Amino acid sequence: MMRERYLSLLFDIPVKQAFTYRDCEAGEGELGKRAMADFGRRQAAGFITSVSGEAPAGIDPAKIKTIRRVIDPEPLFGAEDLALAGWMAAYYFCSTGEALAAMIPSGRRASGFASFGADDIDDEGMGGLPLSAEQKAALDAVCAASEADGSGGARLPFYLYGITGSGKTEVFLRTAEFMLNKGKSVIYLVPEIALSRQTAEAIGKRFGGAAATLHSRLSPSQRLAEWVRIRRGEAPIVVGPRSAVFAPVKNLGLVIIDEEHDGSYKSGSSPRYHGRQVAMRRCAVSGAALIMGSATPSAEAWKLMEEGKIRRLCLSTRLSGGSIPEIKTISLAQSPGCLSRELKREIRETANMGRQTILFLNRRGFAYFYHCDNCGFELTCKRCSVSLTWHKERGRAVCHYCGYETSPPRACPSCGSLEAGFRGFGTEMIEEEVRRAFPGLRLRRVDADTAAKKGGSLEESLAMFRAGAVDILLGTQMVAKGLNFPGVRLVGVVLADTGLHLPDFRAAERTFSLLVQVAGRAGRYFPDGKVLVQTLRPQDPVIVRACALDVEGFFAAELGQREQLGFPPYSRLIRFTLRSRSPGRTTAAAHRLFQLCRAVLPPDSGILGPAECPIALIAGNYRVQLMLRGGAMSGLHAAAGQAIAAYERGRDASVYLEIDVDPVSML
DNA sequence: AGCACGCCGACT
DNA sequence: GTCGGCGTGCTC
Repeated sequence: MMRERYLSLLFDIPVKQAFTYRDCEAGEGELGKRAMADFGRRQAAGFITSVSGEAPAGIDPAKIKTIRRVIDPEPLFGAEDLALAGWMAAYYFCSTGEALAAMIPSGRRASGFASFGADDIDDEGMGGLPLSAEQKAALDAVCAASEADGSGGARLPFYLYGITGSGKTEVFLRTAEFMLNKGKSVIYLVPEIALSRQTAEAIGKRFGGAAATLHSRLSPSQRLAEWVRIRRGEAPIVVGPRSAVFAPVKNLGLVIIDEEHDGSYKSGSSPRYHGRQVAMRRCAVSGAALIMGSATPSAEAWKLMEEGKIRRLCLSTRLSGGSIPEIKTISLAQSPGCLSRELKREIRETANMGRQTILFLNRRGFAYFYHCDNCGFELTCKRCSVSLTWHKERGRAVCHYCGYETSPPRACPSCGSLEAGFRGFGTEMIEEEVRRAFPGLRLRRVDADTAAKKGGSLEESLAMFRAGAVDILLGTQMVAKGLNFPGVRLVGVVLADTGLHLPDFRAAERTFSLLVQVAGRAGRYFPDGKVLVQTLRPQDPVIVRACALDVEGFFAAELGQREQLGFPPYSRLIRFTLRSRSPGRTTAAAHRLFQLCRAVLPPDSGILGPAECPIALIAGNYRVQLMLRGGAMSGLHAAAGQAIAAYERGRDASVYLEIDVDPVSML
């Protein structure tokens, strides 16, 4: 005679409660697996989080359905993972089911094996070379620290701060090796794009089958296969992007975060978790060590290093025969078009030498910003210091943080010159101009648009460029990050300023780090690398410091300003985005949420907005944002939780609310 | 999040 | 007179 058994299922929906199902055959072994169940009028996979002999009180037993089937032959998550999902749900204001869905691959059944073609030669994983003194010191510091306390107590994270090409990867790999030899597991996080090849391959080569690679080309079921392999303990080292931070390794000893500053560690959709934040949580819970690294740390990390809350390990010399390239700024102020004579000359010369050019276009979304050609004045908000965005149709200049707006000046407010106004470049315009100027050269454009065209277009362009079948590679961030092309002589930044004018307080930080990273693309193998940076403001301190690779100077100035304006890392933020088809309803909801927030906000905090989102209308949806800002996350978070609960109680269901804790991009 | 039910505008 | 818009509510 069969006993009735009841399963608690969590679904990937923004609903916090668990749903109870019957399954007469279920035992404890079903915990951590997924089950297919009738849910409403459809079928859905749910995560089994408890198995019991009693139906929970408070549900009409007649409503309880029986599950269709258990999907997985073995569990995908355990108590620790569930605890992490619970933490995520609380911290990022999502349901535990959504958190689990973000953590666990969605494949229906595990299949295939992850493999990497060895068609690329990697540069930084030069395993044979002896370590430099600095590399050795860094490695020793990390190893010593993890020998010192096996207690699992809180220990400080490490930061490998070193210029591009200084051999960070090798230190990471040796640290990983050390941990593996101690019988511990390692998670190695890399940014989304870089992952496609280099680091993953270096690790695959070094660690062979012991490494699991969760790269972006895997199908969901291949991902699931890797996941199961990791969970069984067959792959003690895991490489992957953001989501690899959830890898179910046994006995976690170390998490490595390569290119820590990279924005792709922050999830762009709900739950909007930050890989670094989750890594810190996992390390704190498990007692594992954490080591991050970059040539251009994030402002958050830099501040923590200055305060001694992260231990900084410096790598200051370039290995492998390359040298720091010559970096030159070119003023575009009185240049017609977007290619200066000097840049054109260098492109031609580079082509004549049979070498290649990368043209970098730091351009996203926003094309317009106010600039005075005479004195260099820029139009920014007095309270937020972000660029005001021009609303052409409305004839207003608007701050998207606090809502401040003004009419666009007729003449420069600073010097009165009439040579001022809203400026901007378009991507296509630049491509056109390059083609017109160099009809004989083979150009390939690589950006979000061209990459979206059937998978492989990006890889194809990069492969062609690497093979020398393309002379000029024109692109956005994609060409700036992590990629190394030995044939490149010239790197041209078409317009360094564009990123500076995004309505985002991190605009300077991102522009700076991008420029430094771009500069790092040239001269890695040859001493004749050249970087030309075109700009409307050759004196802008951000651009000057980027071209001088002056990270310390940049952060001294930038952190001073952040502190003064009360932005992170001197404060914490929670952003609410409301959207609906109706501007009136959206605005009304935003105001209601604003009032609710104001009623519960702790004294050391405030509210920015409500203000129209930088892109106010997306796909017919009108968007308004509201930001809570406070000195400490704890109080701010609690207040947000109260306000959200009150808001949900009487909400206008046609308005969607999205919550972003520690937002990184404000667009 | 889906998905269906349900109540108001332009069409065979 | 219906088809179909999307606002509203529920899912064990």
